Amino acid sequence: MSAPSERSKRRRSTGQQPITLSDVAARAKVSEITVSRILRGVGPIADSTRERVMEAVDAMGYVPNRVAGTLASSVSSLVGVIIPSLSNIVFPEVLQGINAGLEPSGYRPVVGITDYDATTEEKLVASLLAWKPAAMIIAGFDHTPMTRRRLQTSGIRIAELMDIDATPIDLAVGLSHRAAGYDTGRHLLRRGYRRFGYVGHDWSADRRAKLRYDGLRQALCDAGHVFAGEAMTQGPSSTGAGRSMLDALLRSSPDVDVAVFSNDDMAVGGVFHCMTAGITPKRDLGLFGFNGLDIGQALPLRLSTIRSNRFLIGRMAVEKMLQQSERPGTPEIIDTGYEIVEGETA
Amino acid sequence: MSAPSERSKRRRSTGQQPITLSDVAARAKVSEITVSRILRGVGPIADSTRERVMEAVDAMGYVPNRVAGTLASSVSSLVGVIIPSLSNIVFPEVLQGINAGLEPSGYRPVVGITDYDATTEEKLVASLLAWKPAAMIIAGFDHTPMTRRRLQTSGIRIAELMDIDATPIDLAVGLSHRAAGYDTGRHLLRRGYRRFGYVGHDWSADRRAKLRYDGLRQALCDAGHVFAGEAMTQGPSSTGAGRSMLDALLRSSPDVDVAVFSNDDMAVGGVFHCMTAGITPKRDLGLFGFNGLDIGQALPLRLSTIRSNRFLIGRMAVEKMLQQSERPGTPEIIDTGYEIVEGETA
DNA sequence: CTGTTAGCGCATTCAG
DNA sequence: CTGAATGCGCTAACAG
Repeated sequence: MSAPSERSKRRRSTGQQPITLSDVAARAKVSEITVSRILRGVGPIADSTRERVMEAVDAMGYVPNRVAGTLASSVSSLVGVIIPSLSNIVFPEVLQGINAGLEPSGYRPVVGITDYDATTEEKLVASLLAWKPAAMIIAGFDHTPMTRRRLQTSGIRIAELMDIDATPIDLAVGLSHRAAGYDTGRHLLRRGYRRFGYVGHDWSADRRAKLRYDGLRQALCDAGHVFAGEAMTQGPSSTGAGRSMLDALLRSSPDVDVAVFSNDDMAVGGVFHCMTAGITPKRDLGLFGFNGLDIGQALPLRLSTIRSNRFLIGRMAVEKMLQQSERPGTPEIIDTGYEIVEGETA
Repeated sequence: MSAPSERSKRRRSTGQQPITLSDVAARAKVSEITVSRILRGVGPIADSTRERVMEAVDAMGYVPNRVAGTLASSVSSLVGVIIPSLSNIVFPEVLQGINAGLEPSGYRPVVGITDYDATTEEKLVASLLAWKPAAMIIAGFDHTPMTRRRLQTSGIRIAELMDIDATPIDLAVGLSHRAAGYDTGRHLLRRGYRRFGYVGHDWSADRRAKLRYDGLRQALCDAGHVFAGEAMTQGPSSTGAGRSMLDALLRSSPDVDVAVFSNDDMAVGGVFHCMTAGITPKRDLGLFGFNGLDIGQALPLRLSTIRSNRFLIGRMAVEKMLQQSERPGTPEIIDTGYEIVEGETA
């Protein structure tokens, strides 16, 4: 056994500490930088020394300290991810896409949840930027001026997800919710529906639902129609709210022939209401959602809806940023599109 | 404007760089360590200098570099989190609990997804430990020997979640799935069911489902019964699989009076099958799940199931570890329990 | 192909 | 109450 390096000796005196580059280098009788190079796979290395070093690494169970590495090289393999919630299945799905995109390159997501609160988001942005991430991914465009400034001046790549109905700081990946709403209207008009009811949830925290509503109303307007009725719940979207709000809608406006829901969660609730109220979807009342969630397609009657590609949104954002670590001159927008899912409820 | 420090001058020569402690100190005409102390809220500080420094901090928009801070103090505010999947809503819920527990203390989760693969888990553990997290949270007990060794020797606190049917490295938080299965059996026997069918999914990746099955079988056995039929899908659990597998079960064993599902996803599928097949739950056939998911309780008929407290599991694990940063002498186990949800399907 | 030198930005001593 | 010196563990830059 070779003598430990000066550094190692110092540390060893105070009990068992994690192995460092220095320890490995001492054991393999090379310099620290050589071990570092071998582990990072850079520069020309003699096979014999590589073998010797790898042996030492394995024997000692050395795990490089990325904190030190990041500080020294100012190249981080963390990516900040900020989403409003984990309750809404949509965001875990985006996170899956992000994870899938990051995985192969060894980047790790550091996650923050805003609870749909811009002030929380502001703090999170600062807190995550403090880790000097390689990039930042954030859902939505509703930032405080301070948040926007910090993201702007951080210099790293910034992806704003879900939405492309606004100008991003750097990169936007998502779909046009306004267009999706408009196409919902066109589609349902084509199918012969005329008396539209809307079942929604609180917009203040969900700008995208509002955009879809606006698009839908525009489509109706362009065809010379208006909403025949609306029912909005106060809180966030949920299956339970969908049930009760469809009930409320049908009481106040019994003559609607189609109910458009703010999303699939709400729409699934609507389907459940029909089941208990003896209403046959499509024949008696059209039901239309948004998102294309699995649960909607697993219903006894497949939900008619629009598929937003959440996984793809996450993965695309990551791939785009990994592929070019510098911000382009002008903000870029990637449209991941959407598809109408015919289903059996409209 | 005061003269920049030596360090700042050096950096400034190569274009716009992020603000450092040095810059703030120079502007406030104090030493770096004073700024550091003020920002961390340690030591006695004169009000006048604090004001002066905070002014500089705000004016320059200084954000401390946690990478450097962590290296210098070897006190990290990252927590590694390893879960098998994000598709199964159960894990985002655990993650919510983890996040809720971490939030107030400013710790941030760094997330890894194993896809139920022990080798992936092994790599993730090494990769996350490289960030010198303050603690590590990992779902389940099925680790490779190497993974276990790394977690063991890392010295940081380790929480193994979901399950308490095994001895943890340090801390286990969850429920006894075996007991939950057993109680499911007792409960249904008490309600008069005798001819039990089981509808399950692939166990190889879900040891806990197997444990519940074993517990259930034990309860039947203790009462002198056996399963009247079983139907297992090859892949993971899903609503779709629940539908088709209940169908399969009823074809092969038409005389079962209750179907126990491996979890709520499967059970909801079972309820959907009943709806299309003209079977009235409870009257014609009992249906019982596991997890107590929202979707089950939002069905036209509330699903009979067992509530596992996923959010609580995540939060408890975090709180326990934050409260004591040293590992206790002997592994500790926290039972977050479960409750039978009577529901309307059994 | 390998080593030396000099930091990365901050926090921990230890002095005043 | 404040500061100077030193090093956390690693890597960039420049020798040889």
